[in-house]
Amino acid sequence: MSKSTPAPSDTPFQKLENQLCFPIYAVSRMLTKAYQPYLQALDLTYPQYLVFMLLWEHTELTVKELGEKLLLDSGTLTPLLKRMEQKQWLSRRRDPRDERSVIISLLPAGRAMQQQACHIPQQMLEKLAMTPAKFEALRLQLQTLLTQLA
Amino acid sequence: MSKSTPAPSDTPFQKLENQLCFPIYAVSRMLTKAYQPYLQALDLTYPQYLVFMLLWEHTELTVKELGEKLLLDSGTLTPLLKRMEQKQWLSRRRDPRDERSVIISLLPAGRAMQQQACHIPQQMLEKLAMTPAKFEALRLQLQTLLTQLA
DNA sequence: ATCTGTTTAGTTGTGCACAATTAAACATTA
DNA sequence: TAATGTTTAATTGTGCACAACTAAACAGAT
Repeated sequence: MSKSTPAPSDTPFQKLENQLCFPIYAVSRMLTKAYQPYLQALDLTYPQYLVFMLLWEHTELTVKELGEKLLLDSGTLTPLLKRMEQKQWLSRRRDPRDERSVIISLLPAGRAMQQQACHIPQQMLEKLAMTPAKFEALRLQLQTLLTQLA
Repeated sequence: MSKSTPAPSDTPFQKLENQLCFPIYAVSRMLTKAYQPYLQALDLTYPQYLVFMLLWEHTELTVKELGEKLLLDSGTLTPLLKRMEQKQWLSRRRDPRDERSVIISLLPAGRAMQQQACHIPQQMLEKLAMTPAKFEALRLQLQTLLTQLA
């Protein structure tokens, strides 16, 4: 029939909008961009904000623990944490009981950041304009997918 | 009551797992990683694969059109497309009728890539192990969210 | 104590992602 | 057509993200 085209570009699978990956990839970047005005006012990047959220909750965490929670490795975290250390937001020191580990601790300037950032989740929620039910449904589906992938 | 702590870290909003953004950010990266074995075999990165999916469908697109479809700007696309040009997958030339635009065209090696990549969506689908219904539901929710954000 | 294997961060190199700026080409209007 | 404004890519600089590798510290076994 046709001149041997085993992969027509209009196969549903092959179209960008029919895939799951592209919407997630795009939404992820757009969401990060939506945080920008709030984070920029605090001189923060989104991954740095994630580190702060964990430190506000736990005060002290090793690089390994941060990596497990954020699904990031030391290749990403080490330079990121060094930048945050330079701004006096946190300290990095070896664990005396296990010199392999590096303990990340919140410093006063980092703790103070919590008050300035505490309204961000609310503001983002408003920006999304989603019903709590839809929000929770989507969150659970992503959680499931993440478990499947991680 | 308490000594003025307006932002307790255990406020539901402030916890990582109660946010929408982190799961999306994490799923996005894990999904890209799940593509890795298939893409690496073709010497492709995920954003390059996205460019290919569009070119397989349209053969020719300007940088502006690619940017609109992928939600990426020239700061990202120009170097990415230059790398793809070096591998002879596509060509970059100014539009003679409007010298501002750059037309990206598929070259033979780029077209040949389609046959090698055409099984990737299927394989990814199997990896996700989702029912078609859940897949479609999640896709639609993300599409809605993307419209809200973009 | 020594050897072996594992764990933990750090380092190096590549490739996005994006804000901000630049410059050329085009469009519009005076 | 000259002046002004807009559009389009490219450039520059910063910060992730990750694969691959290195090196030090620890654990467990002889």
